Amino acid sequence: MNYDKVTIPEAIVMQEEFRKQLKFNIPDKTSITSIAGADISFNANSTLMYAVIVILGYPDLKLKSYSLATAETQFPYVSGFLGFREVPALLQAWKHIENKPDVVVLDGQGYLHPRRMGIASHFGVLTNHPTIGCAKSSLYGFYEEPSVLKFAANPVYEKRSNEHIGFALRTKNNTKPVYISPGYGLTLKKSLEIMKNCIGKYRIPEPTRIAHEIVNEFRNGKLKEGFSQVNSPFELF
DNA sequence: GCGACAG
DNA sequence: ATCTTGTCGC
Repeated sequence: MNYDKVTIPEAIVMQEEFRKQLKFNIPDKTSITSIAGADISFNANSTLMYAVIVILGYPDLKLKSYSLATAETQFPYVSGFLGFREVPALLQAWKHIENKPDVVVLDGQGYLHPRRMGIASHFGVLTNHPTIGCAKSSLYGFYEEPSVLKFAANPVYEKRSNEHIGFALRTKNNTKPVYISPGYGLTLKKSLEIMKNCIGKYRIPEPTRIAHEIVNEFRNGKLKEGFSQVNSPFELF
């Protein structure tokens, strides 16, 4: 499955249709014990996308397993339509995971999007699974700069409606903030709370940071396609 | 018309 | 996103 023959006008119609399927709470999921990070990598000028979904324990953030897959895409990168380019490959990695993680963190926006359909929401609607968008740069909305201290956060609003659509979160002292918003199945508040628990020593939260690290090893031929369990010799029992 | 513009 | 060295600041 891919969106190769979809035009931008058609993609807009699809996003508006997906938007009607958004949900913001999964009543049966109270406690989170696992969280995933999803990411894409590719060689410049290539249509082959390398996808990874890493699964970490929560809130210990230790790598437990990961799924690797590839997929071809002709859909170009167009700001506002990232899901049409990257979601197909991620779904390939997703289907090889038997025990789905409680939440999936995507590298990009979620609800914090002009049509409320960033890649995290797109992936969430298609999988009917809780997701969070965590972007490294701003795409939409306005906000007041959070204090320079780690954990400082301010809401991001849509200019014309003043709707609260996400958060700018400082994940490390004196570094640029990251942009958090629910993708699917979670509230704005819960999404921020979860992401604050995913912050390690770096600006990029652990799920995305580790996913990026692993998908690049995959692209460089150091890791093989498929699902892998991470063996922790010091945690065997 | 002009500037902005996830990865 | 990817390529790619040094360099400024906490």
